[in-house]
Amino acid sequence: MQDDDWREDCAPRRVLEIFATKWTSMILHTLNARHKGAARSGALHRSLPGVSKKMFVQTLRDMETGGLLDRHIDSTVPPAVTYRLTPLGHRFVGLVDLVYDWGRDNADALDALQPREGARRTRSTVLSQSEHDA
Amino acid sequence: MQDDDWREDCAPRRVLEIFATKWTSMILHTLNARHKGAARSGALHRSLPGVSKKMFVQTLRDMETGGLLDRHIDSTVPPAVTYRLTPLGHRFVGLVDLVYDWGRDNADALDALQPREGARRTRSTVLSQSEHDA
DNA sequence: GAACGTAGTTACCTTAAGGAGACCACCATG
DNA sequence: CATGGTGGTCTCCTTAAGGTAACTACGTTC
Repeated sequence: MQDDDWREDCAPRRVLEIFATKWTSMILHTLNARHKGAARSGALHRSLPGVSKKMFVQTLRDMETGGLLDRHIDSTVPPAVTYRLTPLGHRFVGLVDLVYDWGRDNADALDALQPREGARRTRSTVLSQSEHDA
Repeated sequence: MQDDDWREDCAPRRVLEIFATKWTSMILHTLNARHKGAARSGALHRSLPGVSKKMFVQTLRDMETGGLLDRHIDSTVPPAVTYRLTPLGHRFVGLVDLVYDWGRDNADALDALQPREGARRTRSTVLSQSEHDA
């Protein structure tokens, strides 16, 4: 392996972009695993606990722009919007499943991993953590 | 698949934490692939183009806390510090290699992926275009 | 004694990611 | 007419991630 393999824009580094946005991989996975590749907006949203409306829509837009999803509007009376995976989206589902399956098979490793110092203050611990040296 | 599989702290979601910090996976991979699992601070740093000193050290600290790395200080004349993968670290190298190998094998999919609207001016984009026409 | 290399620490700053919550337009139902 | 469901948009806000650059301290070499 050469230095060149690790210049800024090599393929390995770019893979990380899929995981850089919090919900992208989960949308890919859920759309594929629970909705057979296509789902209406509301149904998809409800199957992703924790995502805010804003981030949900924003992530879908980014994924559509990226070519991972198609957005179909049945412009009927209450406009029904359906999202479906593109072929490119399906490619990336393969990657996501790889990673998620690893997580399932290695849950013990994930349990063994201690959280980072800075990552445990979930806004509730922030308030009680204000007393270091004065 | 049930809703319960997607509650906040399921294994699949936690895997993402490894990729949440920009340099963690690269350090794991590089340490394993280019340094046989152990390297001195400076050598490791030099094999990771783009990382700032601060983030390099900070990420190493977090990884040490997480149990992915050991830090050995040969307190000799100029203190030589060596980082080596722990068994847990080796586990995660497996995951990282999985992802990076996918990236290598699917570079065309990565090329086909259009960047997000908001992600136009990331560092890699800036660098790869820093010598634009102007 | 100035510069260099090792291995950091610290302060300061910018940006982007993410979340909260209000609002819009449409229609149906009670 | 108020409520609820669809599928959004908008603005405001907080936090964390990451980067820059300066500084430490030690020892060697020019």
